[in-house]
Amino acid sequence: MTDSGRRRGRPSTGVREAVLAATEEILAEAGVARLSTKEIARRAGVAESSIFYHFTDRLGLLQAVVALHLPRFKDVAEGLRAGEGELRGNLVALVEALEAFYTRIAPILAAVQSDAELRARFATRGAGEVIGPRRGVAPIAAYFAAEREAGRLRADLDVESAALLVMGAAHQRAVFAGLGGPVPGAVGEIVDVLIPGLTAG
Amino acid sequence: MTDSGRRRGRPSTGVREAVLAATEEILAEAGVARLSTKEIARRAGVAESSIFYHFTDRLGLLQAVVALHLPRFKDVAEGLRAGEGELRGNLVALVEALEAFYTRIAPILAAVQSDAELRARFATRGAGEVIGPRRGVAPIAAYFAAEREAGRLRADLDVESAALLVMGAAHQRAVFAGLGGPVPGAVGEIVDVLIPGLTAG
DNA sequence: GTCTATAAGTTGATAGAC
DNA sequence: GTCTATCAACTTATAGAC
Repeated sequence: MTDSGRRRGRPSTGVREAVLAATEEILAEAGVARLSTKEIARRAGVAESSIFYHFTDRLGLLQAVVALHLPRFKDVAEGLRAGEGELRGNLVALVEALEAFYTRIAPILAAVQSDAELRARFATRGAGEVIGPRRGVAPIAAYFAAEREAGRLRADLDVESAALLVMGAAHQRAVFAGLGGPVPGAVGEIVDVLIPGLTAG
Repeated sequence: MTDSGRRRGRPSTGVREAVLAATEEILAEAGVARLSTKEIARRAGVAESSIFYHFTDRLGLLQAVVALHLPRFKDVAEGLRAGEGELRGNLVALVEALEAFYTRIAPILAAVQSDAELRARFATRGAGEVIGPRRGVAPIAAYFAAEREAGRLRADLDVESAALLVMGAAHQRAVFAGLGGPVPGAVGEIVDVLIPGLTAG
């Protein structure tokens, strides 16, 4: 407000960021079960107590990591242009983008699901809201609604069911890919099975 | 071999079973993060060391719990009669059975995904094989193949894609239900969106 | 804001009696 | 097979110097 170059709040030495990065690293490599504040501090090259200074406690840190990633879900749907391009191409791109998203947040999702208390912290705001039933389906359903409005999908299509099918397929592919081995069914073939139900009267 | 009433191996005092039951209980209630051998022993009413006698180590116990549940996936597909009944009814029943299955094993799946070492133990045999890409899709794909053979699905249907879509929808519903709040899209509506792509030429 | 030092409690696992 | 007793290592978290 007063000085122009004056920074608001945290001068930021990068400790907070280093801790978050180290946490994501461990989460992806070893899983929540192996996530300890000691190991995080070691990897981040900071003091263990700094973690508690910035995030209050272990679950606070986990919350921060989740909060960091979930907004990116919105980006997936925002990249879509309903009514433009080829419908099939749009759907393939959507499934692929969703699959990539699910792959990236898989370790974080596992972390949330592995602790009931952490899950409870997100009951009101957080994962439950963003990738959960309500807001999670909404952006994808909105895309389908827009395509429907553009006359490219059947007028009586239940857009939430369509969204759930697409998200489910992408999630399932991400899970399978994570378990190793080839994922059954190419994205194009999945979309081809889906399209008649979206377009036909 | 010699005596008729002679039991083979473990006389079984029920400790093993009590430990497994207690483990599943904690897994469902609190998640893997809160699963300790101490708490298991307390709930099961047995000595902590008995756990190690029966399961070697903590991961061995987790392995046993997973092994206990995964075979039940086969039951889901076996309940289906291809070519019989109404196709739509069969599909609704399939999605519902799959959703119930995913709901039941959700805490166990989370446990597997939360520890890279545990996941590695199942790389060859275990979760990866049974609910993973290969064998996981197979029973469902086999059902679709049978319906296709019965002439109730289009001849060129990619049964693996169809299986992945159905499993994905069921899994997604289970995940959403677990996060709380109403699940978008009724099973019937989802199946209705799916059917044209399965039957139409 | 970041550190060092420290503490109280819990962890998975073993040894050995019965 | 099941127990009691025990362990060292590790866990999250706090206090206080800089």
